[in-house]
Amino acid sequence: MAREQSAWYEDIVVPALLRHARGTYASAMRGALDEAGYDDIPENGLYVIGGLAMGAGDVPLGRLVQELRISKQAAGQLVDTLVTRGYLTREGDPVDRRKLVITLTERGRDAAAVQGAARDRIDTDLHARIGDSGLRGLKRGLAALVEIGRKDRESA
Amino acid sequence: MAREQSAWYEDIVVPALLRHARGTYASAMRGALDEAGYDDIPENGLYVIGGLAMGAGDVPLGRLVQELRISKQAAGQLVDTLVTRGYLTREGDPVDRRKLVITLTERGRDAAAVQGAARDRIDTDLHARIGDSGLRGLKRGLAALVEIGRKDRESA
DNA sequence: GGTTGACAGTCAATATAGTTGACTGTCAAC
DNA sequence: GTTGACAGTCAACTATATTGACTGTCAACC
Repeated sequence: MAREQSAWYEDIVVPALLRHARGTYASAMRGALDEAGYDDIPENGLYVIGGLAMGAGDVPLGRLVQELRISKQAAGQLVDTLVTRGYLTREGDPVDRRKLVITLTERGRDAAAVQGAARDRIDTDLHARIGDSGLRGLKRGLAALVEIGRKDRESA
Repeated sequence: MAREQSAWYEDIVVPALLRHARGTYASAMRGALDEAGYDDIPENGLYVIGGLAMGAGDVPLGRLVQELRISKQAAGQLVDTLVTRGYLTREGDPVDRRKLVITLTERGRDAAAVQGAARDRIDTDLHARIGDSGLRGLKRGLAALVEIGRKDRESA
């Protein structure tokens, strides 16, 4: 299975590929949400809603800070706008009254479904192109990069 | 080679992995640049400088628009600040006087080298973890995603 | 049982990027 | 020559993030 000539992407550095790959998902999700009328979700809101939809349910605000790597003020603001726009509720945690817990509203769950469907469409398309093993390889490579990032952060 | 238990990343959606993987490169490059005194490069500037460094030399402003997927005004502004801060020069193209051509300055090339070294460090680390074939698989998967994005854009 | 330090989040001010809309100058094609 | 498409700029605005200073809550210890 020798390559006759090198593939178009061989000479593109990984971060550039990552950037564009992410763009594929982002614009598919954004497009689907826009069409469905959910056109007021800020960039990072996609990850909040997406994460909340699969995640273990309710989540304290502080986790967003970790996860999104933004300041807690930015996280607070982000949640604020998502609450204002009807995607989330924000309530005090009865156990630890310092904490806030955010939960998807009906509208939030709807949006998450639309977004998930768009993501699935890309995933399916991707699967059709590179198959099971390709998909596993991709995820494994990405996971390795995530681990490198974790390690770097610890040693910093 | 059966998996005894599923890997930690199995249940994470691809876009989230992409986000974090990109973060690994971004913070490594950012950190290296900061240390070397190049601490005034805006986010997208990394791609401009990086791209210019490998690319076929000088590049018209319009390519940035395509490449970065930002408005031409934003591209102009970005180049502006990079020129102001000494990383780029911006000159009129003598052939087509509508066009501007941007070029790395000495400082720009230095920064690109630092950034490239940081990227290489990650690449090497990655290679140590997943090997040649893993790397090829990763790039192939990412390239497939990029192609899906292209296709989507055409049909839109 | 009251102080102390760490933690979770807010408020206010500001900075940074990006957007849109209207415009100028240049080219190419007829 | 006009006409239309293209490359980029100017100006005003919006969205999103940051920093620094603060409040309230918890836990741990004397």
